Amino acid sequence: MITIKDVASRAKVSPSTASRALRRIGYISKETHDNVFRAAAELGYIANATAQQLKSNSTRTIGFIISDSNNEYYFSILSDIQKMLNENGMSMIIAFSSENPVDEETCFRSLIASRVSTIFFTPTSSRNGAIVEVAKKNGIKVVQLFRDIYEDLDTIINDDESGCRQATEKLLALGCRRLLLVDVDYLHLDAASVRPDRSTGFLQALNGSSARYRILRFPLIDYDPAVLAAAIEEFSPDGIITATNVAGLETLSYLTEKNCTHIRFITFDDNRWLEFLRVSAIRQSTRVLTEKIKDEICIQSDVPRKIVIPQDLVLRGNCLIDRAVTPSEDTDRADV
Amino acid sequence: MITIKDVASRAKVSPSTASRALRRIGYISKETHDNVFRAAAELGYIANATAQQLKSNSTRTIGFIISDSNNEYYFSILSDIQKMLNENGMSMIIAFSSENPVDEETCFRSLIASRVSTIFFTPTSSRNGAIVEVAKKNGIKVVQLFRDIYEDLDTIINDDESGCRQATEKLLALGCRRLLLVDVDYLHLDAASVRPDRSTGFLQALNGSSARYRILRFPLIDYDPAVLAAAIEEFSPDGIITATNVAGLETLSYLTEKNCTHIRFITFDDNRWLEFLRVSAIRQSTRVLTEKIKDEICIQSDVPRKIVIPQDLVLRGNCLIDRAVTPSEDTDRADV
DNA sequence: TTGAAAGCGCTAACAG
DNA sequence: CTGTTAGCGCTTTCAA
Repeated sequence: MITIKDVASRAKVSPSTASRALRRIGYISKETHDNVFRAAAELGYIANATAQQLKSNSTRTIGFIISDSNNEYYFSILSDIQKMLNENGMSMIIAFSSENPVDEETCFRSLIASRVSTIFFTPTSSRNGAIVEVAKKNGIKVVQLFRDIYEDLDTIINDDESGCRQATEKLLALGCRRLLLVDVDYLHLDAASVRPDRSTGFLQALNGSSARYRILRFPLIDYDPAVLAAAIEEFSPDGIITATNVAGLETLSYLTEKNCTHIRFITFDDNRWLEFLRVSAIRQSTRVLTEKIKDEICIQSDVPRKIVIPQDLVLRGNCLIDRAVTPSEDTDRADV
Repeated sequence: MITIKDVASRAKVSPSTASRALRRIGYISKETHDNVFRAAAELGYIANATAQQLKSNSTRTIGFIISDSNNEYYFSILSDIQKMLNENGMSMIIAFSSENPVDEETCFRSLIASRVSTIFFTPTSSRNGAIVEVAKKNGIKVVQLFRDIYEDLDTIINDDESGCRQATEKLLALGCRRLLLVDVDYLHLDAASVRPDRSTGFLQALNGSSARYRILRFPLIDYDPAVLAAAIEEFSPDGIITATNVAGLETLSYLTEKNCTHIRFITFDDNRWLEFLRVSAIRQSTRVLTEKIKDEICIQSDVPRKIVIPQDLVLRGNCLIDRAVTPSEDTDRADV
């Protein structure tokens, strides 16, 4: 371990002078400056951030709790966020709650112990209010992502409700008469209390239409694909919307296996594989999300801020999954 | 900020007693123990890890530098690693080098400043030896992942060479006579000096065969799909192996667009989308990787350890990309 | 069984 | 322009 004392003694100055020189603070003679920098370089000195943090009582680090490590979407946003943090001299600690309030609390404890400046988390239940309070007591800002569960917290969500409404409207416009929404079944959360709620958008779009519909609540993890298959077989929809990438993949698997190429399909969480497959999808804006996260880190406000990020519906092949049958060429895109 | 002093004064004991009580170290009377714990709970006290680290001069944190945030493979291993760390009371800081030595050095500096116990990184060039040395000087262990560039470092790699040899052998066995390997073109690294080297395995398998072959070096980022298309058109292979997920997707896009369903195809980095697409792929073992990473964190050795993780070749549909034409049923798998 | 004091590495305030 | 001193929150002697 190389400390500033080592640098100071090699440069024959006091530690505080060395510190000031290295951080270019205050007046330092050219000669001292050079000596200090030479000494630091020779020794390979890098300031101990731990000590700096203890002194300044502030870390340039945020905590990020991912609820579902199976969901590619979470990872896809990570590198943009990291890049933004880097540009602002910050770093990020990542933790995983595995959709489970107990692990979530553990994550909180560890991030609070690290005295991160802000904790971003996707709530897995509504009963971890206590640890959120502890975080606040310890001077940590807490922001909930993607699910608006705790009223008094700053919140960033994607506009899944509107996304789902648009998807539904599109399927109706394409002539679908029997729509199935594969929405999320939260393990520790009452779906009806979660905002945004895709089902709400779904029902809004269906309002006034004579189309039949059905909503299946499907778990994020440890799900049974047979349940999904049974629902499709029983209801025999002509249009399906899935709320996540994973449910989307399961649905696609079923549809292609059964060669159900007449069923129209839209899924949430666009990615490059869906693009390749020419599957229509709802695309979140990583750029806007990253911006909003940056705002949350920087801005302080007294009242909880509720931020809603609009989404794109990316239409491909008229929402038919015809890639499984034959390639086609047309692609268009509806900007929201 | 709630400190141990707050807890101590509320429990009417000294800070050192509170500290011992909370950590269950030494002799503490039942009464004191209860008082301290009650005070801590009431205040929502969580020990400041920053201060603990400064005192103990050791962090329970590792650093992880991801070289290519476009590569899903890196993310897919993250949650397993995180889970393992959690079970051992550790955490992880993630950084991104973007396949670029300058960013890589920045990542190193930041992780060294945080005094992580170990830095895992995928080298982007061979000329960052200096900062690696600085890390070591500061008591940090450095492990290179997936590319064996620095001789004197502990190393964990996937056995891409063997994986590529097997893939090649399989394609030859299936009757391919013109094989194209889309290998990686490293921006800041001489491909010939990178181990493992897929091309080596490729050539070994071809040795003695009369099949024609060609190797294309394709960049990981900022690549031009047209180059790939041109190579395929010019050489007109009947079998293709791609070294990464991203190159695989580009190749698949081209092949399906041109309806080249007679070309056999195997790609590195298996995932659920490839499984759905019934594309044959080489699958790395996340479980073994996580184990080895754990070993690296725990074990100290004097000589550099070089660890090679075997891979699976997962065969689907005889390496034909027939999902683009019609679903088929047979799947088998060759364990290595 | 508990408390007082020192110190981890760094920096801010103050003195020179 | 530079050095001395104190202290961030915690733990660890060493005494009591």
